[in-house]
Formats: sequence, C-alpha cells, structure tokens
Amino acid sequence: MVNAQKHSETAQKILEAAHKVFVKKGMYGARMQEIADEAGINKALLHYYFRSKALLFDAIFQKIFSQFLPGILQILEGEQNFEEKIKVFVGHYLDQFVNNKYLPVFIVNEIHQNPQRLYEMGQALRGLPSSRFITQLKEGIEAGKYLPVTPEHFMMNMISLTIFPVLASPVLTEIFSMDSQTTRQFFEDRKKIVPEMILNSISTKKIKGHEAD
Amino acid sequence: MVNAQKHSETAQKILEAAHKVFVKKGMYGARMQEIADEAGINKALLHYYFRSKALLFDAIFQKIFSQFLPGILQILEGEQNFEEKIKVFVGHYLDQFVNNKYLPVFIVNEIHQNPQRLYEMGQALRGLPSSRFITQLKEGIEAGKYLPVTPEHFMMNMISLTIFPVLASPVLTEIFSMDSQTTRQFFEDRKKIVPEMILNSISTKKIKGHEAD
DNA sequence: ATTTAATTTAACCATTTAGTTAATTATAAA
DNA sequence: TTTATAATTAACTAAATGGTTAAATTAAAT
Repeated sequence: MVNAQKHSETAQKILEAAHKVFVKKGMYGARMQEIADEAGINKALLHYYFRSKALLFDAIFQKIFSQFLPGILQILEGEQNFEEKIKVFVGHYLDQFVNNKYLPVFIVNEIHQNPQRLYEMGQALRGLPSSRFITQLKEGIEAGKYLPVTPEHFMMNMISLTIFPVLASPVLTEIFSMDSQTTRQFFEDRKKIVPEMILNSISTKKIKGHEAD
Repeated sequence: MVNAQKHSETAQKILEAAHKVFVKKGMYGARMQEIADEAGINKALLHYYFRSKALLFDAIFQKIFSQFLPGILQILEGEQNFEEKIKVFVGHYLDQFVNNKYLPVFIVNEIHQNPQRLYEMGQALRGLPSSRFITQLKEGIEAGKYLPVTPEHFMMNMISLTIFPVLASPVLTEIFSMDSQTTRQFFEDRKKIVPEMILNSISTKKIKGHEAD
C-alpha cells in the first residue's frame, strides 16, 4: 500500500457516512449513492474499499457491537459496589442513546431481522450471567438486603427502563406536547428516577419517595 | 361492484399476507412478489386492489394503529380502579405482543422512520394525559396514597417494562440460554412482576416482596 | 345461451439501484 | 523527470423490483 494514510482516510470517511446512513435508514432503506454523497466521494469508492453493500453494512454492524457489548461488561465487571453500578449503567446508556437516538432502533431492528448474528457474538453475551454485577446481586439477596428476584427479570427491568424511553420518545413528546427542553430534562431526570425505582423494587425495606415535585 | 364477496375475499387475502410480510420485514425489506406468493395470487392483483406498494403499506399501517390506540384508551378510560387497570394493561399488552413478536419492532420502527405520521393521528394520542387513568393517579397522589410522580415518567415506566422485554427477548434468551418454555414462563411471570413493581414504585408504603422463588 | 363486466394471469416495461469498467488523476518510487 | 502504482471518477451494465398491459378466465346480467 503506497499511501496508507490516504487509504485509511477515505475508508474512514466512508465508514462515518455509512454509519450515519445505515443507522438512520437500516440495511434496506439505505442507498449506496446516499452514503457516497454523505461522504462526498464517488460511489465506486464504496466498492473499491468495501466490495459490496452487505460487507459495508457488516463493517458498520461489527463496529457498533464491538463498542457496545464490551462497554456493558466493563461497567458490570468493575470494582464499584452494586448500587453504584446501577447508577453508572443507567446514566451511561441514557447519555449514549439520547445522543444517538437512532442507535437503539437500529440495534433492536437488526437483531430482529437477523437473530442468527447473536450466535456469532454469543460468547461476549453469555458472560453476563456470571458477571460480578450479578454475583453482587446474589450476595445482596443472600444477606437479606435484597428481595429474591431473578437476574433475568432484574436485568430486563433495568435495561427496559433505560432504553425503551429513548425508542418511545417521539410518541412521548407528541402525547404530552413536550418541547425539546422539556424532553431533555425528562431524560436527565431518569438518571435519578430509574436507579431509585430499580433499587426500590429489590430492597427489603422502603426507600424514600423519588420525585419531589 | 358485481361480486362484492369475491372482491373482498381477495382483498382480505392480500391484506393478511401484506400484514405478515410488512410487519416482519418492514416497508423497505418487504417485496411485492413475496406478498403475492404469501397470498397465493398474482402480483398484478396487488396493484389491481391497492394501486401501489406505498398505499398497500398505508392500509396495513392504518389497520394496525386503528386497533392499537383505541385498545389502549379503552383500558385507561374504563371503570376499573387504578391498580386493576395497571394489571389489565400489562397483561393485555404482554399477551398481545408475545403472540405478535414482530409487532412492537414494526411499530417502533415505522414511527422512527416516519415520525410525521404521529401528527396525523395526533388527537387519538393526546387524549391520554387527560384520561381517567391519569386522573386516578393524581387522585391517589392527592390522597397521600401514592408518591408525587409525574404522569410522564409513570406511563413511560409502565410501558417500558411491558413492551421492551418483548423487543429484547432474542437477546435475553441468548444471554441466559433460555429454552422456549422458560421464555414463555418468563413473560407469564411478568404479568405479576411488572404491576407489583409499578405499584411499589409509587406507593407511600412498602408492598410485599414479589418473587417467592 | 349470449353478452357484458369484473377478475385473474403471464408476459412485459420502466425505474431504481448495486455493482463494474475503462479512462483519468494524484502519489510515490526509481 | 520518468515510471509505476494507487486512488478516483464518469459512464456504463446487470439485476432486482415496482408497476403495466393485453389476453384469458370467471361470473353476473340480459
């Protein structure tokens, strides 16, 4: 390769443009020409660097998931205590998704269209049940600090309360006639509300009310 | 129209096939030929009865939403007491979505691709903040029975805990290596767990632990 | 029975879009 | 400065796919 710099520069521009278009429109809604325009280059370069639409999409998909999954596990395996991890997890993913509104729909959609991909990255996923986070939950239950909830429901509750509101935010803002500032505050508030609700749902003793109003 | 029966029979077959294919693959992923095959008819009939792909899609979209939204409001406006409504709502939509796994992704996706549709059916949506259900919540708060939560967060929590797990079930079953019977039981359990968690999050006094194990 | 109109189909057309190619330009090596 | 290679482009091709049409079939009306 004569000019690795230029090569990777163009490839990078393509990846950024493809990321934007694929995440917004999905595999079938996206157009190669639109990606080329977004990158400000000739369409032939997409094939020069990535051969086909399917391979370009794969590259984007891999990139997104290779950042996403380790990010989750890193938080859940960390040294913090259990309740701190909940706050970090919720805050982190609220920030991440509110700033990339299209991402959760993309992820949900792609898994839905192509569930067999989950097999491929199976190992990264299956580390979760034996993660430190789940161990901490179980220890808390043993100690009588938490109710005997199952990890499956507990994780699902936490993730649902964090991610779904981002998916549903167009509907939410329409229903409650919320402006963008109100919407931003809504998600900011959830960083506090969700961890409290999660903890409250597993604690053996009642925790304070969580909205002052 | 000479034979209304035959007409509507074929149109019906088309609608059913289109529903199936569009909900599974989305507007862009769906193919007219696939819909025709699914209906067991010639592709030209799709255009004979519905003119274009876009119009056929509109018909499906309208049908789905015209069933969906009134169903929500009917529950929320009913005569039952507040806590009963929560149980009915959660149970109803868990059943509905577990039996139509593709539906929530379709809805989320379509709103995401085409948010301006929300304007069109705006009135049906905006009835929610003034629904009897929300009034009941506010009365409970006034009476000191419930914590002063906002309707926005309360509704979002309830809907998130109900719908998101259906979206995420492929990931869930992979992570926790769940077989189909276990998965079915998981969603059955949520009919009890979710209402308890919701109530627990707003009650001024602690409610019993909700998983016996 | 015959005629008329609606329905259905196979074959075709038009458009869109992914993908290719041959020529051009920029870059690095000799 | 010349040569070789990589990068880029405009123009093109091939395939997929939405949509049309003209002929055939079925059903209804007379």
